Amino acid sequence: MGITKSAVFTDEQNMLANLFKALGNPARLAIITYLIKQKSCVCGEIVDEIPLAQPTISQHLKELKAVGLIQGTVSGKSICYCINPAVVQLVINLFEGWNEQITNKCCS
Amino acid sequence: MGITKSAVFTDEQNMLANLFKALGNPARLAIITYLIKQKSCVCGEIVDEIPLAQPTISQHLKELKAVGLIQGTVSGKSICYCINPAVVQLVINLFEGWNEQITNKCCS
DNA sequence: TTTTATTATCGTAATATTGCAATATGTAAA
DNA sequence: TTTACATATTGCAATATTACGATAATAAAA
Repeated sequence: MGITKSAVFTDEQNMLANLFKALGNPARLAIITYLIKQKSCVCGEIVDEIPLAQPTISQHLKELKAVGLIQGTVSGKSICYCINPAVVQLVINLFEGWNEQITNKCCS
Repeated sequence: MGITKSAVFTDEQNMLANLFKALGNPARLAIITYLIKQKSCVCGEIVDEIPLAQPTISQHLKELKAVGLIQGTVSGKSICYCINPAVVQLVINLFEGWNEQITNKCCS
């Protein structure tokens, strides 16, 4: 169908799925990597860095913003984007939690 | 187009994107959560736990296996699936690395 | 106000994903 | 070997995603 049966899962599962779906694209990972590397807000420089058209980058930024991974603030003519550390911490906590529960007594 | 321009990104970016894409679905997150909760190998019980048809679950398991998130070994009539701790650790390392680089001097 | 620069939105084509019924395959017991 | 159970594969319909050209919106400078 192409449609995910979201109603069947918990809100948390759907939220996390949307977060990982946003990370599940090399262009968006490249954007995030670039934003982190710059250590300060950048804007249209992303379009020069990543070999995709401006509307495509803009759409990816919108999706990253929608799941809270990045924030954008207007700065003159351009817009300043940066990482939201809280979401990065959320993922760390999730995986650390998994890691603690994994006993791995099988499939070895 | 629906097609991701993989050729334009690094192998690592594409690999990580595929990993997160696999996590970017509530059914697959539910499967992983269940496998971790069980603390031991399970098999067709997943089909009883998650309200999706057996072929759908099977397909999701295949995708999780393809990115190395889970392993499956034959155990009599059924198949035993469990989490691959190495991949969980890989994600933790990635995000910890990001976390250390985030200075967050902007967008506040 | 007009121009210029920057980012967002719309519309659309190509492709990918999701889910399931039907069916095939594998595995062990009878 | 036949039967029964467990999982995988195939084929398909519905929907989602990706990318981009054209264009709109926004904001500062001329």
